[in-house]
Amino acid sequence: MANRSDTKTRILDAAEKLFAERGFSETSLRLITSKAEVNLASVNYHFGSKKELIRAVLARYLDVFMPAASSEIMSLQSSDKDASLNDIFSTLVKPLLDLNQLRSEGTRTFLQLLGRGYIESQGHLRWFITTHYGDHLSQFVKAVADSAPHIPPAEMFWRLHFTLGTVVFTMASADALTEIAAADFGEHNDIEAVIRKVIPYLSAGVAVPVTA
Amino acid sequence: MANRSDTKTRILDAAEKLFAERGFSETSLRLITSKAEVNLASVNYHFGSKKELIRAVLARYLDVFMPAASSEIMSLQSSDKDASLNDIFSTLVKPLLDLNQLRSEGTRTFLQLLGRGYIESQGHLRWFITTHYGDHLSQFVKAVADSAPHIPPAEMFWRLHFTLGTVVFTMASADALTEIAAADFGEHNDIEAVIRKVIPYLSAGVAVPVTA
DNA sequence: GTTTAATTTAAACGAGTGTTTAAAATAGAG
DNA sequence: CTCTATTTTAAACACTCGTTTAAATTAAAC
Repeated sequence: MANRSDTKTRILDAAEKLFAERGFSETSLRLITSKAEVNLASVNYHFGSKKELIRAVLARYLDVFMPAASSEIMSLQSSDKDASLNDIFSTLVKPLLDLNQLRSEGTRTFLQLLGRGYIESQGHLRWFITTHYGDHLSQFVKAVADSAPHIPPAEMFWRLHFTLGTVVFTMASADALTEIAAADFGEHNDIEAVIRKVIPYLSAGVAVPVTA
Repeated sequence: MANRSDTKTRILDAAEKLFAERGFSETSLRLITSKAEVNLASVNYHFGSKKELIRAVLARYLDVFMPAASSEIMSLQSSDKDASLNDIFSTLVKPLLDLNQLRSEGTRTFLQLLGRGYIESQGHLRWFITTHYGDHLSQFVKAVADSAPHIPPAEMFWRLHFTLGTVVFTMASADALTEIAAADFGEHNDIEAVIRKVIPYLSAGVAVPVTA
């Protein structure tokens, strides 16, 4: 087959879909390259290793999402000095949904990849994310902490991870859940509706007073 | 080496520890049998396959935990007709901590296994749990719904899955999180501390009024 | 058109996986 | 003890995995 400068893109597109669906270690390079219709060795040629491919898949989303989220939070903070937790979380909705314009099912794919990364990786992904996007993360953490000043930092650490778990798990099983909700309750939710359902849940949990 | 009728137990003990720490597919039978100091083939002899070993590991906990949890919930409902959500969730603490008497680190191991099971499995574990322990599960769901009557069923469906996500994700990464918490905040949490931290978070999220 | 660099390709490598086999060892019953 | 059933064992099987190699092909430079 002829030289295709889009080989890298074809690999990334196939990989992110499979990684999100099945997890990183459950997805073989052979499956990725067959879906992408490229040669097996081209992964190592273009990315060096599977680990670096995983990082590249995540970086393609994070490089778009993180600056967008930062910008939204900064503009919220400059317009409203006392934004509520609900407001903070809601600022992430637009950057998240904009990922659907980047690629089909971009929002769900991104959130699933994030979850897989946190659960599966033995550290290399966590290291990659915190060293490359640590400033954006701490900006967000600070915004949340400032709008819930009654929660001590250590408690906030746990609650933000509870929140991450809620979001990640919900998005990973969003397909099945929306299907069941439609069948059992006649509700027809898209991904935005699910996000808007989860925000009050998260805000309430993060802000609930610490019991002595 | 002589016939040891405890070969099955040695395999289960080694397997549950490794499964909880590293996940199911990341744990090879060779690693399990070397830790258990038994022959590789004895896993297939006693359990048939790796899948059935995974189910056996989980069943050993669920057979103890599920009836105990049911019993606690029933006694709470008979003593307090208007139990709060916090009460319902707190009911599970004793059955969970009692697993530490069953085996060392039993509580942590069980919750991590549950989390791994829900995240990793492609369905066979979910099927196993719901068909074998479905009655206990729906009893728990009903107790939660009764103590938050202002939440419509469809909304409760979503919030219980948010809750499941929180618990599952937190427990799957509990080791990493407690490590980070110790390094960053000097907090030294055991699994009971994490459980007691998450309950108020869950109760607040499940019960928060639905916004129009 | 010739030469050089970049890319694609088929094939193989070495290590690791769950599972099966058949013989050896042990345990229990008569 | 003898015989049978259970259990353990070492070895091999039939894969799959990520990675590497070297040749073939295509693209770019001059």
